[in-house]
Amino acid sequence: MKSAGVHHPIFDEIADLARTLGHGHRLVLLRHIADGELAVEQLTQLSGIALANTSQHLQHLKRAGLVQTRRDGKRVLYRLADGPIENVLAALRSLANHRREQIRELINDTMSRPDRLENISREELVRRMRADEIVLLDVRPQEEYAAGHLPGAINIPVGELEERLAELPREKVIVAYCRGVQCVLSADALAILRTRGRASRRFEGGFPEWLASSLDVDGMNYESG
Amino acid sequence: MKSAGVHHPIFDEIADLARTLGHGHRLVLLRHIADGELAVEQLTQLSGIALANTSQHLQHLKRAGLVQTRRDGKRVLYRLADGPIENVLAALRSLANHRREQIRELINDTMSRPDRLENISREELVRRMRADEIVLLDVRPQEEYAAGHLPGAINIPVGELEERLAELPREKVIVAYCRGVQCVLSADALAILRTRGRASRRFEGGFPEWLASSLDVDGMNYESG
DNA sequence: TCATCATTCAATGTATTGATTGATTGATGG
DNA sequence: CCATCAATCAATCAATACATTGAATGATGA
Repeated sequence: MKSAGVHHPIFDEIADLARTLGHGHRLVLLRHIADGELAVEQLTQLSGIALANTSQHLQHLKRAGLVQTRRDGKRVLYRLADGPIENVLAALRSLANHRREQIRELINDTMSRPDRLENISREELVRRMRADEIVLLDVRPQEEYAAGHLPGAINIPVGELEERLAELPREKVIVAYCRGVQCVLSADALAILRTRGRASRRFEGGFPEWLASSLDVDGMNYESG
Repeated sequence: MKSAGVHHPIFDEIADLARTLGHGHRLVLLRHIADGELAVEQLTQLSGIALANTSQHLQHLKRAGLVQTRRDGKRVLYRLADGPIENVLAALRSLANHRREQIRELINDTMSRPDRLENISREELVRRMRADEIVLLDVRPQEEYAAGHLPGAINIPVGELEERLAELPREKVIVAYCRGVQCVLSADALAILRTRGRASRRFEGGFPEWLASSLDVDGMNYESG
């Protein structure tokens, strides 16, 4: 049942508590109980869990000291027990949300890399720039931008992106670029832009690739062509 | 793996997190990791958990997003992940302590007061046993029970009490006894019985006192009048 | 006391989890 | 490249947890 290690038994007690919270049904039941005393059948209705199953989970919670009961006629009413139970639930919820956020960002990162949904080719970039469908965003530091950049690009260093978001037109797709394939600035920029609901893509090659494949850096060749 | 209820999936995510914390070994590992980056083998030494087992629990923690790793030469170093992890641990610890306190108070009550609410005198014991109002519970180990016990007593060692609770009739008051005044077995038993809502008292003298004041140990003298 | 309702218990089958063992991978230094 | 060390993987077995079913309990009101 429990690990018989050399450690303080409090760890096993905490583990028991945590395991009691380790089932969706019990969390749902706790949530409802936290709103006020409820009978078993009400809980089955609120939760959609089968009656006997609900009862068993409730007993589990009771054994763990998380809920208490009293009888009212034929009914047995469940209520939260004393103690910082809601603190634990809140802490867990907060941690779960944090984790959610991180996973979402991870997905954004991985998608933004080789994926053509995230990445935009040089050809498509030129074509759509001509059609005025996109706005080019240079997220490198100001000095690097000043030293040379893609024609038509706006410069907002990635660190300032959050507060200067308003400078980007909402009706166009934003294409971010930075120093090249191994540079993560534009990936970071995408993560920010997407959490703000902006349609955005990445020119993975960055300024170096552009430079390598075109001599017409300052001439805005796609605007005039 | 997960309950497919009608409820918000966040409940299952929280449940997964809680289950990850629901093992003493993982809590011990987390505790050590919280103090700083550690390699797997160091953790096995600190925790006393077998190597492969440690590794598996660490992977579990990693899957759950509670720890992160980096390689340093041959070693893999584990560290706490971002997020309010320590909050959760603190909240759990606090709740466990709260629960502990309550149980301890229960035990203290029974021990500090030779209270007639908790303790039952030999006279009352005999009288109510005759009236069939109570059931006698011997919570000592089986061998000691076999070597002699109070007439009519049921033997359930305190360690087995939780799971064998069903053997005790609900309609009678349970009177637990053990080795005597300085023995805490019956006090522990009372704590268990009362958290389960069983009416229960303690025959503080235990078997020794009974033996000292009666020669009729096996003759069920109070049943025969 | 009997019928009824709400809840719990008991029993069963199935799925998950955890510990252990031995093999495998990955990085290092000779 | 090989031997070595750290860590992980893979496979197995035992233990536990869960859902479901049908029976038992306990309180109520006729």
